[in-house]
Amino acid sequence: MAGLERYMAVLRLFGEAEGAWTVQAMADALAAPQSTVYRTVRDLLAAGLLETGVDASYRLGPAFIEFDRLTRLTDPLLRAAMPVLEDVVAQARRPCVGLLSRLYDDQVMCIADRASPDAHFRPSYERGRPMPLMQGATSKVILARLPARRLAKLLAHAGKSADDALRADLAAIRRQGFCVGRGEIDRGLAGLAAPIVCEDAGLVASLSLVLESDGLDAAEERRLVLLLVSAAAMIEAALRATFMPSEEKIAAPLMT
Amino acid sequence: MAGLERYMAVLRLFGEAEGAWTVQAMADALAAPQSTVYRTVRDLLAAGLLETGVDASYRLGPAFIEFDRLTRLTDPLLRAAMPVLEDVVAQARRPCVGLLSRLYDDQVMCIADRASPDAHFRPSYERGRPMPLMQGATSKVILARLPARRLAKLLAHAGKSADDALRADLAAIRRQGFCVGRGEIDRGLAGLAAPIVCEDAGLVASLSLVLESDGLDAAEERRLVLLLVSAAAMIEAALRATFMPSEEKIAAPLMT
DNA sequence: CTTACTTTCTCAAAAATTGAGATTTCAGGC
DNA sequence: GCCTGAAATCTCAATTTTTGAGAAAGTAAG
Repeated sequence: MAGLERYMAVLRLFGEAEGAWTVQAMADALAAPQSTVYRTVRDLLAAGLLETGVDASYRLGPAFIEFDRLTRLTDPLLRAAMPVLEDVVAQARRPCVGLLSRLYDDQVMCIADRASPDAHFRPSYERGRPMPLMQGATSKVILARLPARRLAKLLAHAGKSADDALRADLAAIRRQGFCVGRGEIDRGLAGLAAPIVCEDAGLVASLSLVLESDGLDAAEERRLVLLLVSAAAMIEAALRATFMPSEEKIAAPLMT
Repeated sequence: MAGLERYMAVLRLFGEAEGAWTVQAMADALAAPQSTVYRTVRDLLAAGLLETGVDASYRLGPAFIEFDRLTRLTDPLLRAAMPVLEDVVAQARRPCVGLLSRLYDDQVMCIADRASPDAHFRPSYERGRPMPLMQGATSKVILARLPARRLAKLLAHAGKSADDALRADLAAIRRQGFCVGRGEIDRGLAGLAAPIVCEDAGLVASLSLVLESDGLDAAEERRLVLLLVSAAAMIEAALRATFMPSEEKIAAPLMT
């Protein structure tokens, strides 16, 4: 094992249920000699990627918190979408959680969550949680807007092949412009999602609302989907404004 | 440069105002050859620590968001303190921002922030922001509870020496049990802070409230300080419960 | 002062990194 | 389809770092 891999192998041991590791446990888990693991841990400590915990254990360090903040402050999508996300949750006028998710290289990840004050539930999705590719409106609406080539690569990487049923499913979502799912991720919760695509920024994302299925009638669903679709369009517009020189942005509509 | 350092040097280039870097710019900034930087960037991409941006630029990647979430979910201090922090902000009954900060190896960092719904200001402090060691109630109250040896090491590392004025200042804060600062960090804002110390967990932290200085009279300040000190005690108790075997925790009071 | 444990150190063999430049890829323009 | 320039990867021998087993040193509790 070489370079970064050695370090990442240690960091990837940490999980929701494995917050603290001893050197001994790491060495066992990685089938690596103790002296090597000690050295690796020492370097990670110096970098702030690990910190020492109790009983000779180590925990994820402050550098992650620090870099996450930089991510929040500098991500163009987040900057464009945060205000809109807050508005959406307010305009929904019912208990809900708004989510912003996007496709990274080969995974969909939620990058922002905002609950209405009266929401007494929490969806599985939250900032920093990788999402299943094939389940939930949030992910599907993203896959539906992917260029065929990229979708194929993604599915290959995920071990799935692009069967016709899936293809038809995604084509329908794409035409429709939104996606609704019920109980696909969390029992009793429904997810409504609209895509956010920005060619210039090379990103495909989605804006979604999670609400309790009970009492969500067709009229209400319609209202909320329209809310999402228009909010997503506003985010796209804000992104285009970020990535385009100002002349084009203003002149183009006037010239046609 | 060797091992992790090479990778961290690249990552540390990213800042609040430098969200995207090209390989060329990195090579210039680090005075390193392009081919080496390309290799480094490729590894960081594969690890998810960087992602590709527009115009051949690179940005901090999804791994930081992911690991930050793990930090939130598994940090014992955060788990113990979050509910209390929310209560404190609610019980303050005036526009305020509650902060939880802690000392890492050689820096104080804010690890949680919670604004009351009516707070129309934002303090400089927020999750993931390293704080000045010597300024602000939040940091001072932490330094005041540090063992002499550790304080000396910390100051040496920060390039300061422990002069008598500082020593007396910190001793007073320690005796007092809390710290109040006005405008030390943000003009027009006051900070009230209480220390959180847990020997068993080897951590020194602080719980603080930031409010507008105007209209903060002595009586109100006293009320809020009491609120903070009591809340900090509750967090300490919750931490002790986490780090102590259950028998001791229950039996000890009965036996004395 | 032990004792048990955690962490760092030592050293020669083995493996990875380095950097300059050549090569390949890729996106856009023509 | 075919350029063109920039971006990214590859090549190779010299150099530097990593590796792992075990010794040694530091550390905390009894």
